[in-house]
Amino acid sequence: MVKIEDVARAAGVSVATVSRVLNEQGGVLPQTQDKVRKAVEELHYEPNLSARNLRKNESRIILILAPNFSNPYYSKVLPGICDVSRNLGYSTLIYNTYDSNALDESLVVSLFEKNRADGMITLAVNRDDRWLAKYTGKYSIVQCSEYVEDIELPHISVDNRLAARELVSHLIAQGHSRIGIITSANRYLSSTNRLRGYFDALEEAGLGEDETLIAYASADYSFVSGKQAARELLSLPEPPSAIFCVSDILALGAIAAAGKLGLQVPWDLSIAGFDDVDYTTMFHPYMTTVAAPCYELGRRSMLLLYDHILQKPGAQQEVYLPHQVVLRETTAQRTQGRMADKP
Amino acid sequence: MVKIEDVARAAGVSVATVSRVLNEQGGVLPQTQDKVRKAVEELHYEPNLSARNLRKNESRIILILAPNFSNPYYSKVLPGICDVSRNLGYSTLIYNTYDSNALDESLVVSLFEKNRADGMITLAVNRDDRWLAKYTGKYSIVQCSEYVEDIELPHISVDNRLAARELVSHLIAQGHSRIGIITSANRYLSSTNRLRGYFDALEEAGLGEDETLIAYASADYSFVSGKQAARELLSLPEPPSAIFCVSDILALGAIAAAGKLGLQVPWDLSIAGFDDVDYTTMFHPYMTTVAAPCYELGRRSMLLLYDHILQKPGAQQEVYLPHQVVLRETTAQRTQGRMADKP
DNA sequence: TTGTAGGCGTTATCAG
DNA sequence: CTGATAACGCCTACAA
Repeated sequence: MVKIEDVARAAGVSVATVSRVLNEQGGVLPQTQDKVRKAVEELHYEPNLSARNLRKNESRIILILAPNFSNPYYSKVLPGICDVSRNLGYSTLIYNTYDSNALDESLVVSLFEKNRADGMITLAVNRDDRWLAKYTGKYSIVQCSEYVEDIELPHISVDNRLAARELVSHLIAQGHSRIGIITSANRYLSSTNRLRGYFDALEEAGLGEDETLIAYASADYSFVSGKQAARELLSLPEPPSAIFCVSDILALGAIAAAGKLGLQVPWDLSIAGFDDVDYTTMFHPYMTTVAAPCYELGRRSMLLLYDHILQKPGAQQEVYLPHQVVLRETTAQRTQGRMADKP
Repeated sequence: MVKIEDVARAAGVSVATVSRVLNEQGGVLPQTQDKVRKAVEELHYEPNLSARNLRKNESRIILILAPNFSNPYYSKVLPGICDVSRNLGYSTLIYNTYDSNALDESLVVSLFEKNRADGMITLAVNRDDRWLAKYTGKYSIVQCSEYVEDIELPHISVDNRLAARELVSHLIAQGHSRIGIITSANRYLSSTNRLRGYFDALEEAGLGEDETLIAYASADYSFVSGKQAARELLSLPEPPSAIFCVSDILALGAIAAAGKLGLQVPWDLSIAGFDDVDYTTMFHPYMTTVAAPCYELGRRSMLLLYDHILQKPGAQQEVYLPHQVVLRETTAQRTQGRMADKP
């Protein structure tokens, strides 16, 4: 292992000078700098991070907490975080937080206390993970996509409530008055807010709520649970003519369920999803859904986290990025009799 | 920050003793151990990893190099790696290696030289990344799924060639004699080996090769490129009656292309994929494909890497895990006239 | 502008 | 069985 001392000797200067050049602190003669840089080059010197981090009391590592990366949503956010952190000179540590107990307090604390991480980005806190509030100001944390309401910890996401409201309003504008929702039995704020948005739209249109039109899928938005939930909704005495699903996978399941019941989407039933994952346009009918700027969400999270690590005074606390309602083929004007304008 | 010295003082012993207890080196009286552990508990002491790593000259970090996690295959391998590494006391650092230039030599070298990682698992080396051989014995590396042939670096994967051969043989057994293949214009050994397996099967059956039956999709196995490649194959004067795709997504694209041309799968055309990602059973027809034990691949990679880090004498170099050919609905007995036994 | 030296928090070696 | 102390490699006062 080549160390700073070797470089100093090779360049004919002191270790302090080498360090100064490496850390670009200035105050070193250009010609001295050249000597140093040449020596670094020749010896292939790389500073030992353990030593540097010990000395500077940092780790240059960012923690990413995510439940699983099978969910395409997370795998799209991830590159945004990674790209930025790399540019900023950070490495990204990944920790799985198995869906159930989204976040393990003791794990987080130990990682920070051990000096393993300078900051953390959570991709999936539950809305009741209020213990996070304890670490405000102590650890640098940014909540991405999911967050805990009313605690003083920065978060960045789309406005799920507004997006859901827009989407459902669109369904209403298409003539649907009995609109079902398939949400999830999880503890994510996004699910809650999408449900709230659904209610907002109904209320705005003067449509009454009907509890029977709310179905719950599994916590992990599984395809089969979406199918099951849709089946329940569709076997109601008075089934909905449109279903809003809080996730694309659920919507995919709903489409499958509809197909099995001989219903054609969108003519017999309109279905909308949320997230705009890749396979929304892999099969016809292409899916009407809401697109979130995933990469940007990741990118901005890391940028925001960096501001907090640096203790920048003006660092933001709440950031909402614009979403986009994408109208495609799974939703259509409500028809009276079935098969009305089917091709 | 509470440090080892604080614990020592609180417990009324020396730092050496605390260290011994923490590292379970033995040779400490049980009652002394108790005192130490109690102090650790009370003070919430967590050893500073930078200091420890500096001293022990390790990092307790494993590097994972992967092109992207949008690919469900990688996101399934990842948990296997993470679970094991966590149990072994390692953290996992994630590095994206943008598809094109799968691996950046200088990045890898710098990460190791900086002491940022004790080992590395590559999820996607190209078959011509021969420079990796230079670091045999120097860095601990395990190649997972993809690997470079004939270099002395451990790798673990399924036997892609054999799997492809089995799958294509099955198609032949179903009466297909003109079998197309959609492979990818990338530099992964798996693509090469799947193509080899395809040839093996043809040869075994005494079927001649026909270059026109080989189509190339994009390097990232994109859905649209699979569609495009299938279109080419199907517009041949003498189109194939079955198509083997080296990835499920490509197969999904092929199914879409067939549908657009009015061909029904599997009656007019059999299609097989590879990988068995989630959506192979999300839509009918369910896909015939090859399943790899992803989680196990990840798990074993980390275990193998650990053996190499520890310099275990008997550490394996080549590991092949059993695959499974999964016959489902996209393949069927070849029929003469179209629509023969369609329901 | 440059060099010297002390210390970051641990572990490990050596005495006792 | 326990304690004092010297590294580990780097950064940064402070001095020159």
